[in-house]
Amino acid sequence: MPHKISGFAPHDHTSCIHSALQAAENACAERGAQFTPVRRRVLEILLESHRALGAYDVLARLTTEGLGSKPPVAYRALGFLVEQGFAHRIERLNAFVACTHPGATHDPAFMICRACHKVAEAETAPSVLSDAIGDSGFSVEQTVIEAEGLCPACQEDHA
Amino acid sequence: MPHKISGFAPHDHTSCIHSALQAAENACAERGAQFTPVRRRVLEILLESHRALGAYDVLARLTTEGLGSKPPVAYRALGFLVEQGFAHRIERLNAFVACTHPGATHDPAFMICRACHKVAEAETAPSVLSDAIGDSGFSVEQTVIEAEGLCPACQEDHA
DNA sequence: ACTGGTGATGTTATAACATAACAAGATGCC
DNA sequence: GGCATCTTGTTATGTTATAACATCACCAGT
Repeated sequence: MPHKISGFAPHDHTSCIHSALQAAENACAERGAQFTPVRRRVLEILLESHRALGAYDVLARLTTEGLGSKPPVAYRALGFLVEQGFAHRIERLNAFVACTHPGATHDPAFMICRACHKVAEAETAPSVLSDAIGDSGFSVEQTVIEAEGLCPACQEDHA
Repeated sequence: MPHKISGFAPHDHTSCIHSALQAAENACAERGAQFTPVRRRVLEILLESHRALGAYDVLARLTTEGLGSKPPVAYRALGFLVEQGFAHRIERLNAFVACTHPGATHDPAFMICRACHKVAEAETAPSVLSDAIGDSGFSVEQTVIEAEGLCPACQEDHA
């Protein structure tokens, strides 16, 4: 079955933002987690583009808006969003991106465009790694799968 | 076809080190690259254990041996080893590990034990990601595939 | 209202990771 | 020698991340 991939393709971004916020709000309500102003705002900031932002980029935004000015404020909000599955950390970039598959099972793979720096998220089959891991006996708990390259639009620009 | 995985399994570590150094030396000779004392020593340090070491861990070792004391010394040597394929960077850990498949085609996957911190390397099929990437049109240039979990030995210790 | 628990935020300070920029030495080639 | 190239040494700084502790807001129990 094909996998849904968002991020590179054109889309109604306003509704993309809105539905992600809504999903986060609902999930917090269900789980008894607090979707506080800082957390909400950080998610909004990540959602503005399909790009990964560093914690200090986020912090700079918060600071101009009077929502916090010290690193832990940003790291705590980002940590919360990642815990709840509303955002993901991109290890390769030491940065964070909003989740585009809220609610979906989470074992995502990321495509990072080295030209425009957009990041798209794809679902992975549960066992993408099983071929590689093979019979080693290693028990996988978390995976990081990140591909760097060129998105379709940037491939055309190169040509 | 099965994939060769080293790192967790018991093995003759002395010869493991020796052959890796030899392979690096040969490769450098072929390519006209210089296998200088610092570079050689850094590779030896990485080879001592199948664990990932931070650049500053490596630097600390170099310093006690009088081979250099400033961060760029370590980063340059590590950068060289990674370029040449003698070592890999583990993004998840911001750390470096010696390559255990010298000479093999390189698109490795890593298994990181969260208990003993050993890191094992597996070859991946060229298209491990193609299922996930699908028809998105993204052209992959480099991949990061890292799994965190428990190695066989640490699973037993838990039980 | 008081108390105490819990979770969130504010703040200080520092740890950990990484590189830009320039100086100096080594090597090899003409 | 003179020059190009590669490596190493060094200073300084930039970037990413967290420990530790203070404070605040909220709510439940008494």
